[in-house]
Amino acid sequence: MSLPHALLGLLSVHPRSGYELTKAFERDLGRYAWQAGHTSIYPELNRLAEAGLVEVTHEGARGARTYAVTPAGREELRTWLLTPPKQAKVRNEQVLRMFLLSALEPADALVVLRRIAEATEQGATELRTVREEHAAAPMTGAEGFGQLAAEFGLRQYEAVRDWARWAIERLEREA
Amino acid sequence: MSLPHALLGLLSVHPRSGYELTKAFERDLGRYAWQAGHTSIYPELNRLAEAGLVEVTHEGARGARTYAVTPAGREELRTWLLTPPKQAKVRNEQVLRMFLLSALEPADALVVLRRIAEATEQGATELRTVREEHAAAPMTGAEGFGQLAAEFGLRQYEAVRDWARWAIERLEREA
DNA sequence: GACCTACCTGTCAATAGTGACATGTCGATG
DNA sequence: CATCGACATGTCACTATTGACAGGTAGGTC
Repeated sequence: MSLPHALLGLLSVHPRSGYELTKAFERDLGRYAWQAGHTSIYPELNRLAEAGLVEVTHEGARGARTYAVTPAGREELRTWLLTPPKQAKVRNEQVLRMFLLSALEPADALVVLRRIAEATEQGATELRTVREEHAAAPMTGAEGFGQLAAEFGLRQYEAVRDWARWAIERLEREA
Repeated sequence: MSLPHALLGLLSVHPRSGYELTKAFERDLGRYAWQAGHTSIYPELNRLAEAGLVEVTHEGARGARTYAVTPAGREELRTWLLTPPKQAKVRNEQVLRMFLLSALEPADALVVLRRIAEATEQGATELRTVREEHAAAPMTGAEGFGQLAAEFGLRQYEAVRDWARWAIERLEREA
């Protein structure tokens, strides 16, 4: 079960409401690491609160509840991160598509590969901007989160882009 | 729904039984792209057969049934691969763990990062061996599958390894 | 003051996926 | 010929996740 730990991680960076957590999944986490909609986040927050791993620290306008991690929650997150999983869960549709590419005619495969190369190049460009904004902050703590993530995403994009270019070149040479 | 397409892709490389498909998920696909156990593969094969996208071409010993893709199945796979998804499904526990790393004390984060660097280095070494075996084959068709996948996996491992090393260095410099 | 947009939380039915359990077969080894 | 490990397919209960539906609020603009 990764969702509760994802929530603990986000909340341990800084307290937030369920709504803000949902936004965080849409913008950052959900694009590379783990997807979750508000329909799983809200019930999970209630479960975590019941288990004493998070607590409501503030009630704001429009029924908004701000959650923060408790010491018990922080300990749970630490234990989880330090315990290496035997076989981590993987489910990435984009990568699956790349794996299946060789089932296509070379001409079709080239179309898809060019699209991938372009999309990842664009993603990398965007993340380079994000990275500049976080460049000076320390690695752990509130700011480091964005920095580690941006750097990871950037390298990820570049690796896929380079792979796509390599595959395009090889395919073209064969034709 | 990605599982049916993953099955169509594997079967379009060459016909196989459900058991062999299960092994393929364990060895290759499930490690980077998409996990599935035999408990979801067998029912899905029956659904695909009923829909006319695959068919049983051979019945072997121990009740083994060899499945092959039909023309309709091949067309379905092609359409799916050529249609870019608005937002692809992502769910990668390993990446999630990396994102949450900054919630740890620097000392703890270093432990995890060193473990990641080591594991990815080892994975890369293994895949370099695999790559050599497929080096001469053409890109599309039965052999290209392994080649594209091995190259992708290798670059993936190297990117994560380099990221981990970068993070370790920065963390150590701060300490 | 009407209206609109973003904010904010939820339920519920349906679907997807996992783990435990069940069952039987073929081939090799001692 | 007994036994064992890999081969081979399946069900079922449980859990996780998604999508459709639901309902209400604060702040800003016209």
